[in-house]
Amino acid sequence: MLDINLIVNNTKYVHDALLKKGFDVDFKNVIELYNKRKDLIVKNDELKTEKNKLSASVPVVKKQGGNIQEIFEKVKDLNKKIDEYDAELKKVEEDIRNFLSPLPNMPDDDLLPGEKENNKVIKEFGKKPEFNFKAKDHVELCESLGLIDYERAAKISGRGTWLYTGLGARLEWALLNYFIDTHINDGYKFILPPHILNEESGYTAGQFPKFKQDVFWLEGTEPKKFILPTAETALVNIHRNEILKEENLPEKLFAYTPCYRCEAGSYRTEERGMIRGYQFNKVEMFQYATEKNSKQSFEELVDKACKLVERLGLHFRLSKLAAGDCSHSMARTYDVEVWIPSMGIYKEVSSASNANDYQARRGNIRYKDKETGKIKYCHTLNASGLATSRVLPALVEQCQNEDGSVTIPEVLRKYMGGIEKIYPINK
RNA sequence: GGAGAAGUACCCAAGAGGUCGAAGGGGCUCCCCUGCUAAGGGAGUAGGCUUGUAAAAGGGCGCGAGGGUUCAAAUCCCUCCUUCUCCGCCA
Repeated sequence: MLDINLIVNNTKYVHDALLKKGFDVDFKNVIELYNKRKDLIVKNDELKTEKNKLSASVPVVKKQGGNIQEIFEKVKDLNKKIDEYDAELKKVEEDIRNFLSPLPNMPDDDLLPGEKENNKVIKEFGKKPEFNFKAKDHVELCESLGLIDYERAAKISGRGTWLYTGLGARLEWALLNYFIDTHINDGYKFILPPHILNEESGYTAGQFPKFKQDVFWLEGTEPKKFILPTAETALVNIHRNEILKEENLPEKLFAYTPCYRCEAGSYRTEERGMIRGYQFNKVEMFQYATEKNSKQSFEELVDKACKLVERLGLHFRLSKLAAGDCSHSMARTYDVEVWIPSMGIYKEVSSASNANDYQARRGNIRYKDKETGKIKYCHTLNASGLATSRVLPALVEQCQNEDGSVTIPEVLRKYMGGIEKIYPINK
């Protein structure tokens, strides 16, 4: 949620910022509503003051034997007007909210406007692996190594799903354990949240109203509930409607959950295998920060995401996204993109973002400033750390050998009983 | 799923229609006393949103949430949420 005061006082700035995200917003109406709201409050409060005074005088007048009925009538008249103002005020505030809530976050000043074409690669890590044999793609490799069973997954669930089998499941679990252990060592608190969330949680995260179509809704729940599309949705809501202490910030969390997404009609032929699915595993990092330290938190999250991939020995790059390619709720996003040799492209394995106070405003998540004692909105940040469904394909493809085997990265071996290589199974 | 009980400030808790922003503790801050500690004594400290203003003063709203009754609601009524206890059902 954007700050209405900023919109009123600095309209052009906000307008131009949103323009970078491709939103040309006319604020004239909200500003009018905003002024109308103030006007109503002032007038209404005057009436309420009068009413309160009259009401409070009743016991006194009664004692003195004065005319109470007269006061009752006066207050009744006042109440009529107050009710009218209250109703009008409620409507105006609802209108303001309805206007603001679908608007995206403002991008940070240093972001380039526009979409993907303006993303900038900041850094490349490692080198593209060169194969002096015919390299296989991950779908073929996973099948020949017995890691993934797509056909039976389709049978029991449907397309867009897969079954980790045997060493495939162990490899997946090893990745998750590797991520989890790393975060614990870095002092992040491990959270296992519920996967079924209420609608307000989606709203606070900024995913609703925009992405209501993209999550799975449960039937028969009242009030309505949905299955989380990312652990971020749960994590950002932990402190909803709370005032945190500055000395406890930044609060660093991480969670493991599967992510459930409708992704309706988004399949492309290139996205075979597990590049895009209805359910994938992800470890998510999250920080509640102050406005002062959120930049530092962001750097830390980006660095952590990079290190995770780096220690797997994979070739990848880090990109700074242009304003229009940042998530709806985010002021700034860097993507960690891993090289998928068969596709000849880089695919996102981590998206590190700073929402600034956008989500905090929606969820009323605040902290008390130690020095001034003032209440301020938190900054919220998240970064995948990491999503396995892109890492595993990259890993098997980048680490494949001529004999069809795949070498397990060093850091994962302790989670896999010391296995160094996975060999093709004989059918 | 059924039946009960409860939700008041940082915490515990009083309050049962009018002067209640809300007693009393605890905590916290400062001071005194004791060689130090434990203990004791004194004083202070009550949130948040909003309006208003140069800043203030002042005002409005807040006792789980939302409605209602009333001239007047923490207090009465309704709905919902949450927590606890008991019973049932089920992995």
